Order: sequence, then C-alpha cells, then structure tokens
Amino acid sequence: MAVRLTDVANEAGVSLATASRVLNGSARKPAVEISDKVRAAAEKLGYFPNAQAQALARSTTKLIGLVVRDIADPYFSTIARGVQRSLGDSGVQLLLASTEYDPEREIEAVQAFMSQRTDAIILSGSRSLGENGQLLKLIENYQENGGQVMIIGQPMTDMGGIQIDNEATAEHLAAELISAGHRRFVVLAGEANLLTSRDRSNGFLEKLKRSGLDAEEVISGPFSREGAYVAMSDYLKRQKSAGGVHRVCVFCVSDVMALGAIRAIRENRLRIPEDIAVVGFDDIPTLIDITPTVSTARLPLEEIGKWAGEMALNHGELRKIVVSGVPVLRESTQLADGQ
Amino acid sequence: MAVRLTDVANEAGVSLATASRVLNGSARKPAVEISDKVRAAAEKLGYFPNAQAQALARSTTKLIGLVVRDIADPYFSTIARGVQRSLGDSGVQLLLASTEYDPEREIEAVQAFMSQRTDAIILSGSRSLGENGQLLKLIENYQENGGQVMIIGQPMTDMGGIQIDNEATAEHLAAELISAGHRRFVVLAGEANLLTSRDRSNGFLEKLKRSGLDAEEVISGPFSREGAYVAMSDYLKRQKSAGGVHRVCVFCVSDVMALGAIRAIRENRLRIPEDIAVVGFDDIPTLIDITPTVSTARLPLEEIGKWAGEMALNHGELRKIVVSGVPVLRESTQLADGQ
DNA sequence: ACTATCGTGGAAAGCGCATTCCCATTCTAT
DNA sequence: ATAGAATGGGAATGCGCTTTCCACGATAGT
Repeated sequence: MAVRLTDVANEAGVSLATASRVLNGSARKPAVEISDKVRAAAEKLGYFPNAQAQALARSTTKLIGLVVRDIADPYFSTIARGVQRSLGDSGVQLLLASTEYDPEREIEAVQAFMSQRTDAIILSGSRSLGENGQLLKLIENYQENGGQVMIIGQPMTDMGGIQIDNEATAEHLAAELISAGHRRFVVLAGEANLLTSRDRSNGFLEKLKRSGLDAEEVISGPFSREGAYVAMSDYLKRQKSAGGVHRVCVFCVSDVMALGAIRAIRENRLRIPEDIAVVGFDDIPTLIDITPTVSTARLPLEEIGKWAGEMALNHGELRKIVVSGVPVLRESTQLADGQ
Repeated sequence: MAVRLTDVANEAGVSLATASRVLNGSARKPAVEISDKVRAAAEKLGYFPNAQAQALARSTTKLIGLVVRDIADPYFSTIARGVQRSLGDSGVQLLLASTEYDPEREIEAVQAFMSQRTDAIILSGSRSLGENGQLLKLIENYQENGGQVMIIGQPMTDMGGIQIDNEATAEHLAAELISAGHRRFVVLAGEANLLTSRDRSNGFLEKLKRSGLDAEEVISGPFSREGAYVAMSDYLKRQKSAGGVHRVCVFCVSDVMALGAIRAIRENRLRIPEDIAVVGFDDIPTLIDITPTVSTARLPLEEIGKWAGEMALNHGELRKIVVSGVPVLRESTQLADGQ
C-alpha cells in the first residue's frame, strides 16, 4: 500500500542498498549525485520509512515506554512532560500506558512494552516492587534481553532510576512545621502498602517523635483525592461529635490528597489555616492556583521526568539519582502571631 | 537475543507455523494437546511476541498516535485519559507526542506516527488545518494509505473526529451571563489565528452584539495561562492609571487562561467576583479546587477523548460527533443582589 | 607498466513472524 | 470396502528494511 524503499530505489534507478544508505543514516555515504537522485525520488513518491521493518532489521526500536497510574493526575502528567521534553529531537517515540491504580494493568503494560521491544521502560508510581514477584520477574527478563528499566520513586538495587528520598524529605518538612510553631498533627497516610506513602508518613512521624511530639491521629485510606476527602470528612465528623474541632496541622502524603482534604475542610465551613492547617507533598503545578496557597515539600517533578528520559536515552550512563524535596511553607500553614 | 517463536516451536517439538497458530489468535486451532505443549514451552522460555515482526507480517500495528500541545495541561491530559480508557483491553498501544505549541513539531509528530504506521492518529489542539498546507498534505497521504485521522475540535470535512461547537457554546455562555445580570465585558481572546480561540471569542461577541451590548475590550495574546496573566495585568494597569478599575466580567477563551487572569487579579488585590467577575471555557478538572469556584462552559473532555479513541478503534464506524458545551455559572460570576 | 589498495554500488541473506499452499491422516457417506 | 471430503501439521514465501559480502573500476605505489 504505502511507498516502499524499493519503489524509491526503482524510481531513482539505483539498488535497494544504495537507497537505504542515503535515506537512513548509514556509515557509507553514496556519491552526492546519486544521493540527490534518491532523495528526489523519495520526496516525489512521499516515502516514509516503515519503522517496524527498520526495527526488525536493526533490532532496536527507538521506542521507550512510560507507565503512570493516571495521566490526568498532575503529578504524573508533569513527569510525563519532563520525559517528553528529554526526548527532544532524538527521534525516540514515547509509548504511554496508564495503570489506573491496578497492579494487574501495570503488568500488562510492561508486557506490552516488552512485546514492542521498547529500548527502555520508565516506571513511575509503581507499587513496591519487592512485593510483586510477577512484575519483578518480568523486569528481570526484560533486562536480560538488554532492556533498560528506570524506576521513579522506588529504591531498587539493580536498576537505574530516580530515587526520591521521601523519608528524609518528610522529616525535614516536619521539622520546618515544628519550628514554625505547629504542635498538633494529624497525618493522612494514604495506603500502607504503598512504599511512597509509607515512607512519607513514617519520616514525618519519626521526626515528630524525636521532637517529643506525637500525631493526634494517623488515618489510612486510598492514596487519592477522593480517599483524602473521605478520610478528612470522617475525621471532622468525629471531632465535631466529640465536642469540636481543635486546631491541628494536617499532613497529607501527597498534594492531590491535600486538595481532597481541603475540600472536606471547606465543606465543613472551617477556615484554612485559621481553624486547620494543611500541608501536602510534591508541589504539583496545580497548587499555584489554590487559595490559600498550600504548603508542601517541593519535588522537581518535571526534572525528574527529564532525567529519567535522559537516562533512558543514554543507555547505561548516569545510573542513579537521588533527589530530596525541599519544604515550602505557604499560607495554608501560617500561624497567626502569638498562637 | 530474546526468545523467538522458532525457539518455542523447537522446544515444543512442533513447526513454526503451528506455534504461531496457537500463540497468536489464528483462525485455525491446533489440537488441544499440541496447543498445551506449545503454551507450556512459551511459558517456560518466557516468550513475548515481537510486535514489530508481527506488524510487518500482518501489516497492521495496533498502534494509535495521539498528539497534544502539552501533556501537562489539564485540558489535554484529561482528553488523553479518555483516549487511554477507550483502549481498554483492545491491546492497542498509545503513542504520545507533545508539540509544545510548535506547528513544526506537530508535523514531525505526524511524520513519526506515519513511520510507525499507526492505525490511527488523533490530533487534538491542532492549529487551523486549512492554513497549514504541509500538515494537510501529510494527512491526506496518510489517509490514502489507510490511516484513520481523528481531529478533536476542528471542523474538517473529509475526516472523522469530534467537532466542538465553540461558537454556539460561547453564545450560550454569553446569554447566560447576560441574563444573570452582567452588562460590561472584557474578552481575553487568545490567538487570532487559532481557530478554537477565534470561534469562542467570536461567538461570545456575536451574542453580545445581538443583545445590544459591546465588549469594553477584546485583548489578544498567547492562548496560555501566562498569556492571560500578562494580558490581564496590562489591562488592570491601564484601568488603574485611567482612574480605577470598574466592574466587568472577563471572559477567557479557556479555563487555563482564566487561571492566569485570576492570578493577575489577585495580585492586584481585587476581589472575585466583587470587583471583577471571571469566566472560562472547558471545565477542566482543576477548577474543582479553585476558590471562588469558577464559571465556565463545560465540555465533556474525558468523553471526548474516549469517543475519539473508540472511533479510532472501530476503523470507520461512527464518523463524526458534534459536541456543545453547557454553561455552568459558579461563584466567580456571582452578582450580589441589587447590583 | 603492473600489482596492491581503496572506494562504491549491487546482490543477497537475514530480522521474527503470519500465512498460503501442500501433503498425510482420519472421517463420512455410500 | 472405497472414493471423497474434511482436518490438521509443516515447508516455504514474503512483509520492508539493514547489512554483510562481492565485484569492479579507479587510484596509488614501486
């Protein structure tokens, strides 16, 4: 159906080999007049190389796969943008898969990428790999066949990636809040079996303990806006029926959760930060438009994506990066003087 | 390097053809005992079909391409999520390209997808195609070779897609605002050569005119948060130096622009909606967390993506869909009684 | 002037798989 | 019991391209 290289070669009156050499960067450069003829023929016929055939012949696909939990979540879409940008003019194409928070789909995604023979796979927002034998086995298989695996956010031993020091960052964040004057904390801890949320809440709690403080409550629930909304609503209801909401600082293990919590607080007609302070984690771009401005621990999300992409491109260079977040206190945790 | 079908066939002691038939849905089903043997061998060896080779042999790739302007923009990421969801278990993979608002990159993206022989291409946030000869020619070429093209938001004659009735929706929105009591309007019109922003501002202005009103000002600028921020800041500065800001309703041709405008308004210490009312377009999910809640025209973004994906899958079914937005007035355009 | 070397284009062999024939069985019908 | 039709497995071809490997003419070296 489409124009093949053979057609171009015929049109130009040269051999297939020659046509291939001029159109697709080969080490051997045919004479300039021949090259021009071939290029003219290609142009005239509207030739586009068949990437599948090239991949088969070259045994490299120039494809990388990115798996996220939800592409509409600002956390992931910001990372995705970073990955995209890192690709630049490299000619590498991005295959995207959304797992919708389902480990099963994550495995399917990796399998699909393996079938596509992607040169690299970037895994973001994965569950704890250690607990997922099947995924781990897949990945090992992939690596044995020369695939590059980049994990974002998980501390893995034998593969590259961007490690996020959630625990230390959370500690640091707690420290800042304490020195800003906060003493009573509630933690919306997300899912216990998600490494990310576990590290964040642990780090935070750890720091509290070392400062002689203790969280009033640690509430688990889905690692999502909705989960936080429900958890916070529950909490407020309980407080109210127990005599009233007293002032606390609510640490949410992600900004998206913080947004859910904020909504619950608003619906209860409480003010932020006067009645309840809120702090998140990640510093997603969305925060910029929230009032009051919300405190968080800033992670360079787009850079993280970019680094991951670059590492995927440079096949083997730059194996590991550890990033820490930096606490950013804004209005949502502001204490009026003297309180 | 990787395990090939041949290896599986040898391991199972059958021919290549047989192995192919059992592992990849063929019309001919080998005997059950043979099938089991083959499957066992595949399992044991960790076989994954080479999608490139399959694509070459079948001459269909099970790949679709999605091009967006910026994957981190909620408008596009919501559409992308819809597309993703529509794919479901079809086994079709998504190739993603971001143009970064650069027509050049859009062309490159389409070329790349053509090379990948994607079965379909979904174009969202494209510029006016009529004005872009090169892109149009590419697309025609693609279609002649059996490619499916889906345009989101552009009224194209000879290809499928989701058409958004921006003009009528904007008129409708204007009508609602007028009947809510608004009389003085400013329009942040985005880029004049972008069909989407042109239709939206034209529709809005048209309705004003038919109601005997006229916009105080129509300000063009980049179709982005930043552009709107600058435009709005400028406007406010001019107003202030001309004696003070009087009350208007600012229509922004997209929600993202509305967010930029809101920021500018806030920085000028003006209140929304008391001093200035703001209304956007799209109803991106992000709006849910903004205070005050912002008025807009709701577009079913995720559904749009889903429909586009479904149309891309059903190769030829369901050619065209026209969607209109529905006005949603919220706090940002609320008029106090008696004003 | 004659051989050794280099530079260049073409022929052909795969890359991993689907699929079309082809042939050997087994089954059905008479 | 036998011709004919099914049934099911295997050999071989081709998808579009890259990349050896060859052959041939031009150039350089002595």
